This record gives sequence, structure tokens and C-alpha cells, in this order.
Amino acid sequence: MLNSRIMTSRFSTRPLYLQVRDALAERIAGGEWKLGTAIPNESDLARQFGVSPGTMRKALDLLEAEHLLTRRQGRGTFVNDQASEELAVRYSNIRGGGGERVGGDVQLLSIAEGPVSESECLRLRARMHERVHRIRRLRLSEGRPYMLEEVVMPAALFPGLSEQVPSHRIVVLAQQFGVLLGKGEERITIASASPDVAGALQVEPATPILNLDRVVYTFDGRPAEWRLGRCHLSDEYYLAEFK
Amino acid sequence: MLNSRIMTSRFSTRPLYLQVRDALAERIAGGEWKLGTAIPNESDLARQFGVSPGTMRKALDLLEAEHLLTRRQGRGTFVNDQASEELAVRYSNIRGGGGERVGGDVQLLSIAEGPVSESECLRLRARMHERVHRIRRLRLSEGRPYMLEEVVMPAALFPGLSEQVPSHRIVVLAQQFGVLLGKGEERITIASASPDVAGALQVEPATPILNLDRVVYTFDGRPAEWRLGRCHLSDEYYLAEFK
DNA sequence: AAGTGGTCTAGACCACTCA
DNA sequence: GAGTGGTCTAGACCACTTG
Repeated sequence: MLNSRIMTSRFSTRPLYLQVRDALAERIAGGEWKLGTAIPNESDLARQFGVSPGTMRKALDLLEAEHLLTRRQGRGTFVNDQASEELAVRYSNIRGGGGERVGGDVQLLSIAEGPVSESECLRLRARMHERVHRIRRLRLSEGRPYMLEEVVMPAALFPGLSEQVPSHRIVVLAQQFGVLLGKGEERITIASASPDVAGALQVEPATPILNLDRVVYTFDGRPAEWRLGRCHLSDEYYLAEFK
Repeated sequence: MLNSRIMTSRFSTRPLYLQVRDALAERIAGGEWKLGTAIPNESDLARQFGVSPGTMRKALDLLEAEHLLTRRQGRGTFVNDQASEELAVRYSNIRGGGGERVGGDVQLLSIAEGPVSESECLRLRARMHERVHRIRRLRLSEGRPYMLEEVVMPAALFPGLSEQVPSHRIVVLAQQFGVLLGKGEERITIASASPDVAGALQVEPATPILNLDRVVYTFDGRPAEWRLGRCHLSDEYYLAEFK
């Protein structure tokens, strides 16, 4: 309906296709469309929003590039299930010897809510006195522990997370809480396993390990997770891609 | 002129905007436009190629996403200098403590041409009996050696490379030889410095190091370089990004 | 055959840069 | 004020998928 168009564009110079994208992203995050199902075709959507088909197309193409939608010629436009196998790979760059994603079991070691520390503030761009969830887990591949994780997530985005047994996959958690994920970055260094890390990973103390220091941001650029992974690889490797 | 349009599209079902992109990419690779200068505006180009402005725009936007052009509203469309500081970062993910790109000196240890080995065939998707250049270099940051590199490049793409003292930056080399670079991937593992690697890096034998196993492809997907880097980081870290 | 997204056209108007 | 790329429109036709 014309309503949407007027509401979004009258008082803003922000490009129309971005306003439309944001509005569609909100519908997706809010779960108004069922995962994996087709949404209305682009000319219907264009009419609904009171914009031209070309503008609607530009918004939809953007959302596809941002991994929220999948478009298929002759079939339709579908809402992506972020927990699907294809998209789960997105923030996990560890690959097995054959190039496949490393799955495996996960042990939850601890989970608690508390106020942010100073170092967490820097990484999560949080204000002092904000609250965060802290999770420790151990990831195993075929029974062998290969990564010890310390995860920090803002309570503002994931309220009440510590009261449940949360999924160990950030894409699943984000979907549960209606948070859309966007870019991320990971800093990799070599370190030496401290006694307790070595204990958890079942290696000798001082064994060389990879430190994976990762921040994942939301769709609109707010930090959603800081994860420090201590990683002991055997066959596996870390895969970085240049686009 | 109408000529281009007819030649490119008459006998092909490949989308017009891709044909136009390829034609423009060839002009850029061939050095027909000077680096850093503005090319004709999009309506002139559209007329030249006999396509609509919208189609030309789509081709130009693609080339910008592929790092060959830069477009600036009100100024024009410019041919990117691949050796510029911004683009040099593209295939080099090592960052200093402050997040800046690591520059520094480079020592050329050896360079020679020869037939591909079996392992090189796999990585470079080369046919047996093709020829390659092999380069060994040492990279230093503020006088300290931090990476020993073994580089293999197909002689088909870089003819006569071994007869010169080549640049140590792949983006510069590619530009010299009219090769357009595209995607790449890097596999990261932990290793232990062998005696000769340790000697070159001036560390104790068996010091833990990063192995960076990288393949860079051309614009049209042919392998252009295989590089094995043995890397001893101190302050620096490896930065991987999720898009 | 009907419906979808993908391509292509041919404009208009706006925002920005620079002389 | 002239020239550039950025946005937006309103269609037509094509390629593909499905009933």
C-alpha cells in the first residue's frame, strides 16, 4: 500500500531502495515470513511498498547478497534459514583434511551473566555497566577436543540467554533472538597452551596452538559476539578467502 | 559504435552486461586506458557499445565490485592502479600490532624456471610439462625476518619472469603482465620450523610457525600463483574477514 | 500455460564535484 | 553552470520452473 512509501520516504533522504531493504529485513528478523518459504513476487512487493519494480529488485538483490534471501529464476524468492548447512559455514573457517566443515560434539562448560569488563567493552563497543553473557565450551571432532571457546555476548541483544541451554551455533542463536548477523573479523595468532587450556584440549602444556579472536557484528553493525578460541588442529586447517 | 554490440551479442546467449564487462576488462588489462585516469562517462560508453545506459551501468558496477574501477559521484569512473596502497592489502592479511599493513624489505633468495612438479600441478590446475617460475624470498619487518616464501607462477601467464628481478608484490607483477587478478584462498596451519626455515627466520629450530598456503586466481578463474609462506609472527596477526 | 526472476531498454530527476 | 555518477521509474521481453 502507498502507506509504507509515504511513511518511509517523506522525511528522509536515505535512498528508497535502502529504506525498502531495511523494512524487508525487519519483516524477516521478526519472523513474519516462514523460513524457507517463498515471499510475494517482486511486482506484488513493489505495489505493496509503492515503489517501482526496479527499486524493489535492487532491495531484493541487496538482501540476497547479504544472505537473508535466495532468489531462483522461475521459482521465487525464499527466506534463508540461517541454521542451514550452507550458511552455518559462514562464520566458521575451520575445515577438515578433505575441505569439509568440521562439525562434531560440543560440551558446555559454563554459562553466566554479568557486567562487562574493560577489555570486553573495547571489543564489543559496549558502554560500562552493560550486561553480557559469558559462555565456555569445548568443541570436539570425532571425540578429540580441538577448540576451547570463551564467548561473550551482549545481554541487550540476547536477553535471558544464560537461563537456557543455548545453541552452540551463533547463527542459530541469532535466528532465535531475531538478530540478523552481518560482517565479522577474526585475528589469528600463534600461542602456547597454558596449563588449563592444555588440560581442556588434552595436550602437553606449552603445545603451540592457534588463538582465534573473532568479533561478529549484526546486520546493522553492532557487535553481537566476541569469541576467543584456543585451537589445536591436527588434520584440519583454517581457510581464509579473498573476494 | 554499433559494431561492438553486433559482434559480441549476435552469436551468444551470454548476458549483454557480462559481454560488455569482459570487453571493458580487456581494455583495462591491455592498458588502453591510463591508470588512475577517468574513462568516458557511462552514456558515452553505452553509445560506443550500442547498449542502453542501464546495461552499461550494470557492467561498470560489476567491474567496480571486482576492484578494476572506482566510481565517484560528480567526478567520474577511474581505472584502479592495482599497485596502490588500498589494493595491495587485498592478498596480504598480515597486520601489525596497530592494525596497519606490514610492509618492509624483501630479499630475493632465488628464482628459476622449470617444468611443473606433480604437487604444483594439483594446486595450479596445470597440465604436465607446462613450465613455471619458482621464487624464494624472505620478507623483513623493521629488519626482522618474518616470512620465508616459496612462490610458483605459471610461465604461460608470466612469460620471461625469471629473466628479470621481479617485483615482490603479486599485484604489481600481474599489472605488468596484463593479468587481472580475482579471488584467492589461503589455508593456514601450525607447523614447526625445520632447520633451514629456522635459519632463514633466525629462530630456534622447531619454533612453532604459521604455514600460509595460498592460491591466487585470475579474474577468469585460472590459478596465477601458489605461495607457501612460513611465517613467524611477533606483534603481528593474521586478519580474516567475513562478508 | 502460467508464474517467477533475469535482462534490457529509454528515459527523468537528484546529489555531488569542480572550474 | 556543466558534467558526472546515483536513484527511480515504467515498461518489454526472455529463460526457467512447475503444474
